[in-house]
Amino acid sequence: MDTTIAKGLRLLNRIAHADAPVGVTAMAKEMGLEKSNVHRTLTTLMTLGYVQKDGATGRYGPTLKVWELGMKVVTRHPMVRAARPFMQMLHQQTQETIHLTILDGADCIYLDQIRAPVPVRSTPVPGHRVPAIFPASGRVQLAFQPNVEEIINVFRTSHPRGKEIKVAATLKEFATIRQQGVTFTESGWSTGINSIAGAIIGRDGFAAAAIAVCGPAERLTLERMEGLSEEVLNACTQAGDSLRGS
Amino acid sequence: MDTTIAKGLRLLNRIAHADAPVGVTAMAKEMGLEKSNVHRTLTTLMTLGYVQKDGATGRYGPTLKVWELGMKVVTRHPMVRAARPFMQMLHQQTQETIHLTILDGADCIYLDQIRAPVPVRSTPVPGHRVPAIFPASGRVQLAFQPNVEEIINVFRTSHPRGKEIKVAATLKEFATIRQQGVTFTESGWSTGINSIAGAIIGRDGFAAAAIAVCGPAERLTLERMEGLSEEVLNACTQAGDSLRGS
DNA sequence: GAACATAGTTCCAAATAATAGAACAAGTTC
DNA sequence: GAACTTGTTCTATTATTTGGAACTATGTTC
Repeated sequence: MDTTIAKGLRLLNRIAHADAPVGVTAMAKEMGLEKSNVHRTLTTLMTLGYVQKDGATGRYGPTLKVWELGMKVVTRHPMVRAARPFMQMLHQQTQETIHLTILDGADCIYLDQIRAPVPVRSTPVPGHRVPAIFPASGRVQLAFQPNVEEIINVFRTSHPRGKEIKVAATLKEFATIRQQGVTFTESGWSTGINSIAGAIIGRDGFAAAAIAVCGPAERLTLERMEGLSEEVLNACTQAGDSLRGS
Repeated sequence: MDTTIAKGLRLLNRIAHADAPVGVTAMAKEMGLEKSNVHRTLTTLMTLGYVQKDGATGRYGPTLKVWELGMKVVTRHPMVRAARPFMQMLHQQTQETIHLTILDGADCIYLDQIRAPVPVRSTPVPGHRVPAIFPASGRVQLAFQPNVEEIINVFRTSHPRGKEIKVAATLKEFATIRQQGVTFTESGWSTGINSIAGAIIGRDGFAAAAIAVCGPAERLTLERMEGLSEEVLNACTQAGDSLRGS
């Protein structure tokens, strides 16, 4: 195990997650390293172009190189490539915000989005993680997952609001979702925001991702969402075909 | 200089830039390292969660963790935060694709975008780099830069099409741009795509970023772009105020 | 404005982790 | 099934990272 790399990436992570540039001493204390060690490592990251030093304060912050690297990964991601055209279609039909999410353990990661001209407040941005049980796009994926109960339990033990989840009722609801192919939530993750989501099925027959239409409750009523079921299902099956075909 | 970190990040870069997972031997050869070295480093990156191994082929590819890290950087970026509301406004007014770009040396990086419901083909995606001299959003920033001539020369020597650039004419054009605050291009970077861009001026009085409206020539005619000058200027000054105010 | 903190930087001997290269295992190809 | 190629493991040697103290710069307090 290459501990030096671990240390370097840990520092880079720390810096990227900070809201403001961080000083050497603060980081050294926080991560249990020597000041000199942190300093040298930061200098390395700086010459490599991943970190920059704020001239005035002498503190360190991330550069866009980190982000550029990340964007390379996501634009090449097969799911993003497969889903994008069909997300675009849905957006054209609905004029609402469209999300693409994938499951990572018990979390749901927002992979890509097309924002509505008049967007919803506090919309999740690409890169965000939320517990998969809350939003429609997470639930629809869980419904098409082999080890659902296990994931539900992860969630029940790890999340503060986990105990509210009723296992039996949830499993029953998931069965319904599997039949319909889509699911709705009213104020699922953010209050006042409604959402309808469908699952993109991968080669293995399980959910590989989800596409969701998302908007304020006033505009995206339950009625309207029901009307959109077919469009969402369509987008998902086509994205799935495109994914499996490639 | 912490060479181990450099090696690790070089490998991560290599993997992230690849279109398909890469094998140990190929990388070792390409980067002048021993196979065993590459293997151990990859194993490290894997336990850290930045790299994953394709079960079938045994080759290595990047994980979304790299991307998540990058997204943290850009969503916290002061320019993105400052510009987004005004980009949204412009999008609402025009229904076209809106770009936010910043300058990095002689390059122009696409930082953020809002896609039109009916998008242009081959639109640059966030994370892309293009030579700043071609697109409107690059030119408008160059016009408000202290060391323009230097950058033009970098470009003339480094880019295959660099010799086409006439220095005197370009400088004169930049003077005009400085007066008008915006600039248009017809087929500037991609043929058939027109664009109008304005500069966001930073604390130092130079361009810190640019906002551009971008669309197919049929839809975004020169006439229409001229009509949009004021809106674009407005968005830029407001974004600038918001940036400097924070 | 002098003394005191606090943060960032430099240096070097000691400790430790990374390296090269060979050997082995597991597939592929012919 | 023999000859390649590719991925993986192992270990003595090598070279790099480490810790700690000393130094500098900056700014804070009285």
